[in-house]
Amino acid sequence: MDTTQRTDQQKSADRRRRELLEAADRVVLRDGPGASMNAIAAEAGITKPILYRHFGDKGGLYAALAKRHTDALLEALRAALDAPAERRERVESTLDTYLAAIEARPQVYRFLMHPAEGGQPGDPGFDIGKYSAPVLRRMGEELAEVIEERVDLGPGSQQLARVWGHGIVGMMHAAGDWWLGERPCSRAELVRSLADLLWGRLAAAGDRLGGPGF
Amino acid sequence: MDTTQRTDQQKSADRRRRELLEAADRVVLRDGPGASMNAIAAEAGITKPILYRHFGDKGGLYAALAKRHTDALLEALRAALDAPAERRERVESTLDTYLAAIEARPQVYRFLMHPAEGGQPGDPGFDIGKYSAPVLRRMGEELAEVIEERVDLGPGSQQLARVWGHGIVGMMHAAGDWWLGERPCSRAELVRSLADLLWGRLAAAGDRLGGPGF
DNA sequence: CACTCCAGTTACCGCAAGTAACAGCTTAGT
DNA sequence: ACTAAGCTGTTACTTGCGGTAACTGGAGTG
Repeated sequence: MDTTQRTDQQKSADRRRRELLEAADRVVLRDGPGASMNAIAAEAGITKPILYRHFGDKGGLYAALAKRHTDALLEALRAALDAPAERRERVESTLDTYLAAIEARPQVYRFLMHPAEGGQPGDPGFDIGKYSAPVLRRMGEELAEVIEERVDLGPGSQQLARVWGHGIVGMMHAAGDWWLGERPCSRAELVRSLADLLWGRLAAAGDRLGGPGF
Repeated sequence: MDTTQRTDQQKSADRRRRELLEAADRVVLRDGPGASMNAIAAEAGITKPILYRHFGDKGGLYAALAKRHTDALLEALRAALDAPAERRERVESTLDTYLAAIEARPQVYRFLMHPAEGGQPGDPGFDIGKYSAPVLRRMGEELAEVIEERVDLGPGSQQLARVWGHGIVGMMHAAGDWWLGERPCSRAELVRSLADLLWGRLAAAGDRLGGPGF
């Protein structure tokens, strides 16, 4: 009997939730993850308890915020990963998609991966790591699935694929993080260098004069 | 004239500082990184302001704490990296050293890399990421130096070495983190899988039935 | 004895997370 | 039309932590 009513309410609540998330997004991207609940509420034009009614606690809000962004990123990565092309091309395209994403919106990236870095010194910050770690884990698992599904690795392939999935994601993440901070080269060069690494150039390279190399 | 006196005082202060760090270590390893300054002071048998006199603020304390552990780890890694052996053996030995370290003291590892994960839900936590990121950066830079120094990479070798340094460290870190959480295989297997990845097995493997692989 | 350091303490401030209790508006039921 | 829910929203509070100011007691020095 009250289904339509409840649906209306739910719709309204969902809209409100989205508005709140957008406001939170603005504040967090401006003030860094140290943004207070008060500030976020003010930006949204309301007060704290409403935020708590919608998201439970600060962790809930940040989780919802993180989910918005990570879902978008994962979608883009899946597309690059599923494109019809040679393996090397795909690897490069996936790397490039990730790097392009973090390059395009470094604020979002820093929010997701590097918690309190925009705040005042002494800012206690808030552990966003709890929400970024799952992102990397999900990326690792998804990549593992793709590898296991498409690459012939012989016996023990599933375990090997998972190790590689997480390892490659970690490589991409760390290199991207460093690159974003120092910008020592173009994106294309970085992509190429990483792909070369995955393609065994480290093993193939010769030693430098004297003694065995790394 | 007061050099000896100042030396005495300094020695005493240093000893005290070490005692405080050890107490802090105990508390942090027991209560997680959410440990309060009060708790740490209590464990050390003194009160807050003394901690602040020695370390400035909580960040200073945590930085000092992190430095203790990371210096030890970097020392061990350098040893593995500089050992006289074939390249593959060295890579495996370095990976194994890192993994053995995080396996032996997961509490320390979690403190360094995964801030608030041992605290109560709702614990605001404290951003230790500020101290763990530099660790990974340092590891990346040192590895880059070793690579650039010993491997012949042709033109652009310096940049390539840096990319690889950070990338490899990230791979090791992410894979180790995942492995430590799920323990899906033995340490030796993990080392072997990662080394295989670096040795280009991904590029060498054939496609699975139908379509180009990842 | 007076003077100065210095470790240490208590008692406080400011601020942010989270909550309780209250106020108004819309809607439904009779 | 009147009341009873059930929203959304508010103010005002509690709790707990980081950080600091100001005081206290003892050890060495002229």
